[in-house]
Amino acid sequence: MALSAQDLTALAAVPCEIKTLQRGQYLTREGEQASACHLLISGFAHRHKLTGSGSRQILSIHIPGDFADLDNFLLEVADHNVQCLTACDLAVIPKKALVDLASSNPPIGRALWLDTLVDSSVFREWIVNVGRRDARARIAHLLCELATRLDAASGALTPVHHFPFTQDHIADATGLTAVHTNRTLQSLRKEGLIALSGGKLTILNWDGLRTVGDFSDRYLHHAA
Amino acid sequence: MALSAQDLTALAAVPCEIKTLQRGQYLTREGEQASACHLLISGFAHRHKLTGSGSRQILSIHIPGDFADLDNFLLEVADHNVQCLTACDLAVIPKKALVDLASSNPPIGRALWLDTLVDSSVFREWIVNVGRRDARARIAHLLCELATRLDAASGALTPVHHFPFTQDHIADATGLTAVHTNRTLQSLRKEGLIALSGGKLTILNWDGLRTVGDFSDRYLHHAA
DNA sequence: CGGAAAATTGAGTACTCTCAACCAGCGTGG
DNA sequence: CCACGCTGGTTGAGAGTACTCAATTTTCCG
Repeated sequence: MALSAQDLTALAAVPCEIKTLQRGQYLTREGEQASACHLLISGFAHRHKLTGSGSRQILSIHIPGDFADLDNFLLEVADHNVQCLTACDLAVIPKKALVDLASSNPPIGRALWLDTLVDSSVFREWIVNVGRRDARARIAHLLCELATRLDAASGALTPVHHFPFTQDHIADATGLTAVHTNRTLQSLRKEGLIALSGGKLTILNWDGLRTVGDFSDRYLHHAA
Repeated sequence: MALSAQDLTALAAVPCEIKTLQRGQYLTREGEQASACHLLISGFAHRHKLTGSGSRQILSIHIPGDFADLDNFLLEVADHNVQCLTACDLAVIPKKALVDLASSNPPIGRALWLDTLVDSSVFREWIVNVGRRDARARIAHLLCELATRLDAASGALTPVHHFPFTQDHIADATGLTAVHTNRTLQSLRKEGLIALSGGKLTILNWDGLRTVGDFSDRYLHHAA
């Protein structure tokens, strides 16, 4: 979203603290009250919830440049966990500073709101993904989404991506078991759609993967 | 969220048109640009998406008092459909009027933003529901959510609810087939948890249903 | 009363899960 | 330097939940 130079200056003036967290550390825990929001500078994070029976569902994955928990901004009590997937550098912005900024500067307020609305759109697509696609399509769709977002963030279009996710992560993001995720990934590899190992994802056949995953990037609302 | 009397007056002054739509009519279609947002005065609506293979996933259900498509406010192109589930009376509010109001009156802007954030929280819970719960739990959870929201909207606590959903709707909201939904509903009835017929849902054993559905109302962010 | 929509039932199928074992890579420490 | 242990990935076999297809009954309305 286009902001004026003046707005950008105001944004840069927000008081924030830079913090580094290790893999596995939490930004937010379900049930707690957050006093700050976190902007990911480097590293990956994810949101998740645990069910009563103890299984985990990953709700979203965040890459550098994303706000990882902007909901905390207005919601009193966090309804989900936010956890670092790798070591992360974060800008920690006090809620109050954001509230003031959004009130005093409507364009920035709208930009922040828009960011949460795009998150919301991604949540909706994930409901479709786990609700109505089979295992192959779910995983293919997830990979397409991540590749598209990483490309958009970096400004480059490359088939190779840094990919620090375990098969457990993929399983919990797609509502599958780790075992079935493993088998499904093998089938995607066997068909020459992807290469995935050693923390690197290579998309060998973009059109093929997109077709398998029933992927369209409209829901990402990129070219606003 | 508490708004001052002054704010409420400003809200009431928003230019809007009252419209009635019939069951099955669309408020918004995926891919289209919306020029207005809709507040549900009476009737039920739902959001949904269709996959490439033609199956439908319902993303949320809206009851009187809800904004059915507040995302359209800032997003250019709709990423999902919004459809009436019953005949509906709606307040149609032009996007521009909302933008102006939100900019000129920060408390109202925050209230609207908060509304979209709560929607977002519900989407997250639905991801968990379709991703990590079995058929019984999914349906029980959905029924708990609807009952809780209907009670909150009406201010009453009753076990009996107007329930205009078909089993197809329940199936598409939970990521199941209609046949399996039918069998699962029968099992919930057989255990004395619910009674459901003729457009009426009665919750016979609230604690039991909540336990089966792994339901907690935190994600609804009701008692703000 | 007739017709359409919704709900129900049956039988067979298949996708995904569970449980359990095993392998590979890698950092740590003896 | 190599053994050890941990994490993450892979494989196998069997079970089960949910799906498909198709027919039938019930309910809802005009």
